[in-house]
Amino acid sequence: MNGFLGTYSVSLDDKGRLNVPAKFKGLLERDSPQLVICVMSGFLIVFPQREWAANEEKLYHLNAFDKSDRDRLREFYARATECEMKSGKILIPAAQREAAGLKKEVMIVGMSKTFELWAPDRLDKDSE
Amino acid sequence: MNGFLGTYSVSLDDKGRLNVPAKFKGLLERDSPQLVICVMSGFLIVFPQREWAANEEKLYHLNAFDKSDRDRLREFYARATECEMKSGKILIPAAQREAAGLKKEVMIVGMSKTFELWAPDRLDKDSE
DNA sequence: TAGGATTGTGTCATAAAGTGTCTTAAAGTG
DNA sequence: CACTTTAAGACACTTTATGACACAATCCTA
Repeated sequence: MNGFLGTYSVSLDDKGRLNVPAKFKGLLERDSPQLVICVMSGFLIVFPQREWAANEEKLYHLNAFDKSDRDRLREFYARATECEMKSGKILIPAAQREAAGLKKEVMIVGMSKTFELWAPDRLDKDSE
Repeated sequence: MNGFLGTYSVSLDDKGRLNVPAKFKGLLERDSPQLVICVMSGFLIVFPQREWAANEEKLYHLNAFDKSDRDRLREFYARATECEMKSGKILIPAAQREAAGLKKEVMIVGMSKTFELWAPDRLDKDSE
């Protein structure tokens, strides 16, 4: 498998759960249903557990004593939440939904090791 | 074999599956039925798995935490979808069909390592 | 702390999308 | 021309996405 690829439109259910597309589901099940969701500027990044750990290590080594980098790291951590895929769905916490402007329809964009969640209008704007 | 050569007209079935011409079928079977279909401006490129991986390698130097690099990565990954040749057919996802304006008849154009899918009218226009 | 509201979780019904296989007709081959 | 291969359509079957609902857990307030 090539990692997370492609763009999908899926809908959140009444409780704000994201239905994971079958192709991604397979990857997450093989790897682990444990995830970290991180708020970025206007969208969310979903890291499978392992990928998160790998990134964390990289960042930590690089910047431990530099103040501004440390600030960036803190910001990064502060915006992250641990989640899990349950019954093939991921509950996106209300605060993250809010931050990314997610309503009913959500665009999922594969980024190989991770994937992103976008409100449709923001993604359109971004790709103009 | 010399890779994918020539132009073929084939038709999509009721579910949007492309019947792979016999000459291409052989190549894909020997290599791998795993494919990546990538949306370009008005048409699709089909990469056999190995070819895709080679292209992906060119992006390894990009930093996923840098905004402009990330935008480039997104551009690349968001357009792609993993597919497979099954029973000699390739299902072209609805979104990709849409993007390339594919109706019933599709032109397949060999490009050696990859091949392209075009709506007949667009290919005509392009070659004027 | 009891009760009610809110949020989170599992499961199912249904409709839509994807898949395997067969038949028939057409095209290619010697 | 006889035979083989290929393309197209048809159809049954499987899988997937979605909305709905029941219930569990949590939080808040009286």
